[in-house]
Amino acid sequence: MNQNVNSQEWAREKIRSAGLRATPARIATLRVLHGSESPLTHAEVSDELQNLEIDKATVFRNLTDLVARNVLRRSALGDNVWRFEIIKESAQEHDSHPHFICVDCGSVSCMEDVELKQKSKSTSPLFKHVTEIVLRGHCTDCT
Amino acid sequence: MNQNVNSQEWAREKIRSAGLRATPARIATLRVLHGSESPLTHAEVSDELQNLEIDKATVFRNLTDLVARNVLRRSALGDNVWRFEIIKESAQEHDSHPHFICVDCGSVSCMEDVELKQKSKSTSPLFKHVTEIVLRGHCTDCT
DNA sequence: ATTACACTTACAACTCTATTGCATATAAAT
DNA sequence: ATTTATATGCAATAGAGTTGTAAGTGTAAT
Repeated sequence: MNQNVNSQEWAREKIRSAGLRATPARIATLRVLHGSESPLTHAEVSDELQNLEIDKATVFRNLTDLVARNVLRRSALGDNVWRFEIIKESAQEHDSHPHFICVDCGSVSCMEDVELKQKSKSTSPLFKHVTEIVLRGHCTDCT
Repeated sequence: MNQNVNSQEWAREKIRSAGLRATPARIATLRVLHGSESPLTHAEVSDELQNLEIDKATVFRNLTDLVARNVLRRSALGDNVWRFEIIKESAQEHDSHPHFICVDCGSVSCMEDVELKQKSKSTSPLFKHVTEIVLRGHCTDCT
């Protein structure tokens, strides 16, 4: 119970300090994402919120707004559906980590210990800033 | 002209040796993809084929069939739309290369000289086979 | 505590990607 | 030329995501 109150207040503060109004829909959305290990799709968030009868357009708009205010990160993990996760303020700016999605079971995991290297240093890079890295494949459970 | 005939015959042979019938729709589809530097979406392929009046469902089915027969590769590059490209037989099995997509202009490029490394070898991998790697970010033109 | 107003929401309509069922058409082996 | 498994066109459908608008609500100022 105390935990719930804390979660509620945490979400409220998070939203307000982002310059948005702490509505029930937004608080509930943040709490759902806060309780998840991996990024969730809009559909998954909506399912968790079904008893609150929040319109899907509202959920979409809230997720989008929270992304715009840097509360959430929106990732495209390769199955053509957006996924959302809370940006941890601890590792500021460098929190962005690669994601792995299993093409068999669809499970998503965050990979903290993988980095990218260019084979030949001579080649001029095609890109300036890489904002997202996604690996797809078969996870150990599905192999 | 001779070039066109060659392209036509090349496509025909490619399709037939994959165990499929060399229909006008399939030949045209392969030729479009053969003339492209980077992977194309279904919509982009369909646009190129508009004068042939080929149904979109047919294009989808043909792209899917050609993927199933290992003539094409289907990639999800992060903007929630499938992209298709011809699998070059030269670098068999190891042709699969990372893709980079610019989140600003949407341009897609193939990166041949990038590889992934795990920082800490101690960590047990979450995955067995990585089948696709995608980087998203801002390209040099859009920075 | 009330008020006022900008911000949010619900509802509906709509776009776009992708899939599927089925009757008709056709590639290609005979 | 005939045959038949394969492919196509058309229509209907499903799901993700967006947008317009009128009604509702959070919150800052009173």
